[in-house]
Amino acid sequence: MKRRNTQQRKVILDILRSTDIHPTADWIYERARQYIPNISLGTVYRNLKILRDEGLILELSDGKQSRFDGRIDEHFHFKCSNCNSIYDVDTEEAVRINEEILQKEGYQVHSYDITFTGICPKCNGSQN
Amino acid sequence: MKRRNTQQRKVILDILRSTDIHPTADWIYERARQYIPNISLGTVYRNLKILRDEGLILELSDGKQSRFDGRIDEHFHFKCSNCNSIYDVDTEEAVRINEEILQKEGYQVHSYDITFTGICPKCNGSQN
DNA sequence: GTATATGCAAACAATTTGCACGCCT
DNA sequence: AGGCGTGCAAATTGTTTGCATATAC
Repeated sequence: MKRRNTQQRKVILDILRSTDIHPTADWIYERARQYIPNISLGTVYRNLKILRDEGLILELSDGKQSRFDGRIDEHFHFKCSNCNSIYDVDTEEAVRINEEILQKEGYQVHSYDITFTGICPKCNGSQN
Repeated sequence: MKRRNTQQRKVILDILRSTDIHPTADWIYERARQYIPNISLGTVYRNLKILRDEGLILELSDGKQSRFDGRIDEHFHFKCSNCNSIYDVDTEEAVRINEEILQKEGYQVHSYDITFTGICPKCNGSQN
């Protein structure tokens, strides 16, 4: 299928690349309306799906909602169970994956997702 | 809150502990009906939430659905993008986590979830 | 010009919830 | 006896989809 380059898709991708809060579709929709006032939520969903299928963004499932990530280089996530924020974790030394072991058992690994859960520095400090 | 020991909750936990397919709420509901024919889906959902909050089971989010896991010892998951099955991965040598590095940055880690995605041995062999 | 993408609203699917009654403790 | 848990059905929420029109190419 030949894909068109629509203003809507460009705006959505720009928004995702300019934040690190891993927003929901709805958050992206509200922000996109500032640039294209009559954009529809359906269009946001359709484009997020397209961008994800093209490998330009990541879709994270957070309970029953999806969140989206404009960063596609290797990194991990930390989810605070107090404030529900999702942080990017860049300390690659914290994780060491040996895919070969899985491959020897017949698994063909394409990607992996690592999410830590706990209390973030902000909530940890302020005790709430 | 004082918790009662209901037949419904016991059946649900037994079902989850006797399978490794990481079932959905609906699958658990259908199976539970074999033991308690008039159990309701709402009750299944309510008890899964309770069991998860008590730390007796794990909730995995699989797209927009949730799946549940009766195993709570440390292990990882492999999701086949062909058949959508979720496998348990027990090779602890495949993953090495250094929580200390995160702790030094102020993160208080309670748990982590690691999910590999790719093609499972079954689908890999049969090419479909 | 033509086919893909859009806006809108209705449809869907998974999950949650209000309520009156039931049953553990 | 008292209150948490249940069954039932309706309500909610996040997401998807059909259709007529608009727009990128």
